[in-house]
Amino acid sequence: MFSQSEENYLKAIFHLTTAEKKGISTNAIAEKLATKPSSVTDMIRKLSDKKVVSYKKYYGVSLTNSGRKIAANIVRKHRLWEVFLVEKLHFSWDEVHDVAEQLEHIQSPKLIQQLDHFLGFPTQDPHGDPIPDQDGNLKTIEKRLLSTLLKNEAGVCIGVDDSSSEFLKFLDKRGITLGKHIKVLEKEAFDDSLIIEINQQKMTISKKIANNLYIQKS
Amino acid sequence: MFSQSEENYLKAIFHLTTAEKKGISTNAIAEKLATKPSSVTDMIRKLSDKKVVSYKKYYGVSLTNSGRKIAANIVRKHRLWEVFLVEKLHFSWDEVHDVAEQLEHIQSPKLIQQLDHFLGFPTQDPHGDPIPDQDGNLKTIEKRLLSTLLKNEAGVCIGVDDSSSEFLKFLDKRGITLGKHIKVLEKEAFDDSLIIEINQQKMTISKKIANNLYIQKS
DNA sequence: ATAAATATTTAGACAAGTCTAAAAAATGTT
DNA sequence: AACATTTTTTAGACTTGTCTAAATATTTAT
Repeated sequence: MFSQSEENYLKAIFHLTTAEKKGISTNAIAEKLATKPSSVTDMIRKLSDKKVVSYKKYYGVSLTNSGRKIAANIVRKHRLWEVFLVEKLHFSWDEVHDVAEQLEHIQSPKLIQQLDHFLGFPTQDPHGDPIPDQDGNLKTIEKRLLSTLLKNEAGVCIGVDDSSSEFLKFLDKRGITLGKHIKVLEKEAFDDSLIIEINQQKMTISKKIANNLYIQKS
Repeated sequence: MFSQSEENYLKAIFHLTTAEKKGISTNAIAEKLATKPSSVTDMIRKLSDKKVVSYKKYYGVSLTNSGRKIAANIVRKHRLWEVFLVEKLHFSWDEVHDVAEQLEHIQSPKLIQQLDHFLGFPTQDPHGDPIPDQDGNLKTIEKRLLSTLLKNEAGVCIGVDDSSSEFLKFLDKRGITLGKHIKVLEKEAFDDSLIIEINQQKMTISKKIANNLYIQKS
């Protein structure tokens, strides 16, 4: 059994892990969790003793197989709860994160199994992120940042990179939500802004926004 | 804001408080929470500093108004989650307690408000216990222990006193659930057992069982 | 009313998780 | 290669919530 704190560390390492990087740095984890590097060192040593991360001094951390499974399960719970909050309790997608952050630590395999069933076995959370299955497997969807599309290419909005409340509220205000069809009408070389068509109307999108929206090309 | 541990103490005192008794003893709280009396003393002092309990050395504890409100809200959350687990996720009434014990600590007023709405503003949990309203008010229902009914009196099963998993499973096995109509056919003076009619059939019920079942007389 | 039993509190210790400040190792720069 | 900078670790301290053992207060029984 893992404490909430241990679970948070595992989840942070999981999220910081990408195909390329081999070891996650102490500093990166500290920043993600808003703690100090020295605290990270302590916790990492503990998790290493429990065989859920592998760790060599000064070399960074990575999850072991069992650690990855545990972390994926926490992410699974987080995302299922987000779906519940949005679909059943009518939260908006920018309100769910903090509550899901608490709910993900509830320990009850049956609860998650039944919740999954109750929600109709969803495969994505309200931000378009994939929900790991019971064995911790994540199926990644073919997705590209809006900023990588060329002129006249189009697709469907399937996710966000930054899921901060501010960004999500901004998107809501503009009428940009998951599932919306988007076409790139113009790319402005000067400031990398885009003119897109969405909801049958033209809209100008800054570079920053385009860098945070995922599109599934059609 | 109160820690989970603080919340558990407040809830324990709330449950131990009855109309008669004025102060709850250190030992009673320790037993309820499966801790040691010395730990209780420490925590009580802390809660007293926070003005949620009033406390005089060697005299026992009682909740202040604000403490009572906080405790009632925790009970409210606990019972709403129990309803959710049974009605939406098909848990049986003996499985909900441990999970609700965790869920009751989730902090989000909106979550509880929406959950309440989603469940249709229930007034009782799956064991027949009343759900406090948002202001912490409990409306008590006119209820009597089955063991206090006389021969030929009848009513509806509306709750249990002991909600341990064993007892609830026992009741399930006998087909005794909330809402069932029960009539006392015979009272055995010898061992205080009862012969009742339920589900159109006769059944013998021991004193112990009759002391743990609440009936609303009809 | 005094002794025995019980209940409560105090004192001191410990584990988990965090922090600050300082030391050590690795990396970058000239 | 030598120095400066950054990253990471160590050492020691603090908080929360718990415990054991001992001291003190209260209650019960004779």
